[in-house]
Amino acid sequence: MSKADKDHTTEERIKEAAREVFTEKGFAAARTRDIAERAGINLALLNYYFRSKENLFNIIMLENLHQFFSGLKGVLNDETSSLEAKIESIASNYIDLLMKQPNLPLFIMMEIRNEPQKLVEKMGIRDVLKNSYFMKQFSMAARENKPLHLLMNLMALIIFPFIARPIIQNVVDVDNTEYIQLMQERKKLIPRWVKALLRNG
Amino acid sequence: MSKADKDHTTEERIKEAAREVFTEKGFAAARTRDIAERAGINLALLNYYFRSKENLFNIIMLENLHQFFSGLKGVLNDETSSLEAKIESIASNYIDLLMKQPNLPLFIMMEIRNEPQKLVEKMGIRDVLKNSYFMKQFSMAARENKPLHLLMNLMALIIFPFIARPIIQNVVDVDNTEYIQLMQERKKLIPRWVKALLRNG
DNA sequence: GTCTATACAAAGATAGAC
DNA sequence: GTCTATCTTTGTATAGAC
Repeated sequence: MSKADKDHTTEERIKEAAREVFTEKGFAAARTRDIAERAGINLALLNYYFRSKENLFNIIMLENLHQFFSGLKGVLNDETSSLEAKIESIASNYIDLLMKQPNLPLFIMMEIRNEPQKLVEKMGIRDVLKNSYFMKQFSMAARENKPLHLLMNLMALIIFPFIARPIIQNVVDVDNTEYIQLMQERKKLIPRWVKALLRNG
Repeated sequence: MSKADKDHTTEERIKEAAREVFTEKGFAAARTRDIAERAGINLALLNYYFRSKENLFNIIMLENLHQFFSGLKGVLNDETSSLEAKIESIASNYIDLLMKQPNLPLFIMMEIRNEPQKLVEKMGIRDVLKNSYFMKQFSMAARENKPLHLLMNLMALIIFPFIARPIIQNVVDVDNTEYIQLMQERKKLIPRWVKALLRNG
């Protein structure tokens, strides 16, 4: 089966619909009937392909996590690029990803509470990050600071504006196009900020 | 009725239980039966005091938002304190609050998507922030940078580690007491970091 | 104000025909 | 593989006794 065909199988259509509904509503509020309807199929068919709502959810969740973290591996272990280049790349790639799927992080963080380590472990991020060339570079640059703090800061600067977007847009006056513009600016700004943070104790 | 008494009325006990269950599970996954049980009362009683699950939820939600933002007002409009002092105060107070209620922000952000402006407007944060003395000081210090970016950064540095805690703790090895320790450190660190960010373009 | 019992609605899952 | 019809479970809300 060709790639184009594969994208339009019933199974794929259901998964696509499920991804949308789950990320919009969260696991509990998502209804299998809605997923079926959006996929243009019958409810019974959903249970034919995926045995249960929970099973379907886990599959979607794993794919999301994979999408969210897999891009990292390549960057983290590139021994030729500088730390600055890596940070630029990470910021840029994540912001692009989050522009396409703005509520992915909120969704992941929300649902991950229910099954603590389970999902995270499956991804193997733990080891990838720990042994990465990036962490060596980063820890070196952090000097007397704890690298963990600065790692948190990096992720915070990238991800938080997307998580808090609904609130921010209501507290200050920025329409959608302006907000996108702001996020684009941050691709360039974040590396500079992180540099400043690394210099300062 | 005394304050101590009031805290133990059935109504208060239900609200307390509801706050816990809602923040743990979100609106959709929270079950009224669980709330009733945790409050040590009958399910019917919950509907006697609060007409519906949704009504109860809105009450809790407003109280949460109030708690989250009301402390700000005083700090923001203090014309005697320096910008640094304000930032220190904000960081310290928020971190203290979040240590007590770690999943409050995730809960707020998650549920706020369902009723965009409605809740935010009721709080009146918009005007408080916009006209605050803090924003004058902050914009001044930001110089050529957009204050909005730096405001995002400030909130990101404070809040994000609490939102992402479940993931972070699984990716790197830190137990609960260590994590609390880290958050305590950030009370002192964040003001320094923000200072560095303000200096750098 | 508080509880028991129950009606009512919604949602997940399955059986069986095609 | 796909659909219709239906079962079962679970959650919300109410009626009525004490």
